[in-house]
Amino acid sequence: MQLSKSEEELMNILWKKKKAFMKDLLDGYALPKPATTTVATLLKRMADKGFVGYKSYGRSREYYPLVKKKDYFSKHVNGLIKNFFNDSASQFASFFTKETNLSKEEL
Amino acid sequence: MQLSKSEEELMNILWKKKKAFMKDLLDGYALPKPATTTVATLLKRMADKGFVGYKSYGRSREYYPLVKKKDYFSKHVNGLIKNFFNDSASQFASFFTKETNLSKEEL
DNA sequence: AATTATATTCTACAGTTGTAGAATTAATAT
DNA sequence: ATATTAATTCTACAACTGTAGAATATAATT
Repeated sequence: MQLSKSEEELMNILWKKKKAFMKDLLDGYALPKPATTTVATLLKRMADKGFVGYKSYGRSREYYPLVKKKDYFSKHVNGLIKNFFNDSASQFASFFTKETNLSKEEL
Repeated sequence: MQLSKSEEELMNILWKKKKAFMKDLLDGYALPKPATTTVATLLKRMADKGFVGYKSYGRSREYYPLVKKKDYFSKHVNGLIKNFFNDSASQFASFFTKETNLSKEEL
């Protein structure tokens, strides 16, 4: 099962920090920060989906990603390519270079 | 508001056909095809979201996209880049060339 | 005209998502 | 010890999704 938008957002914070307590995750959010309980709910769902794990320290937990950003992202892009470009990566690439302000040289 | 996964799938069929009646859209699906009512529901939701329009011919309709695939997709990729690569397109590009089996020459 | 194939609208329902209050518990500061 | 801060669990609820049956209406066919 996939992560939802807001779960992805949180995942990103976690990827940046590598591992983090609730507090650290909240720090990672821009204002206005979500309620602690909101983040807790997301974390629980993400753990259920197998995307995050944690080590308990007494009453609180240190969370960490169970999937690498690279892997998660690859699947993502592949889905995108499959969906929009008949599964042709080069078709996607040509679209991409055309559409972004990024020239081939910059690669 | 964004399209959901299955709405995107249908949108893709519509983009390919440029314009289509219900029948044509169903044809566009691989087996097992969804129920007609399912597609009808999706179309209604997509119309509500402003992604498809239609011309009525008597009792049935010819549907057509209200957004260009290019535009829709750009927003998509930009969101992706923003979310995963600190808004850096080149970071994304380097990742992309590394991760796909696509060399720079192929661009 | 009667039958059949199609499309549309309405209704439905379970699962997912975004968001967070209430209650509880543990850690920390005074 | 007591009050405060922080984290977790439970509960909740509305919106969005995936999926489609029932009812209905129209068009095409026999």
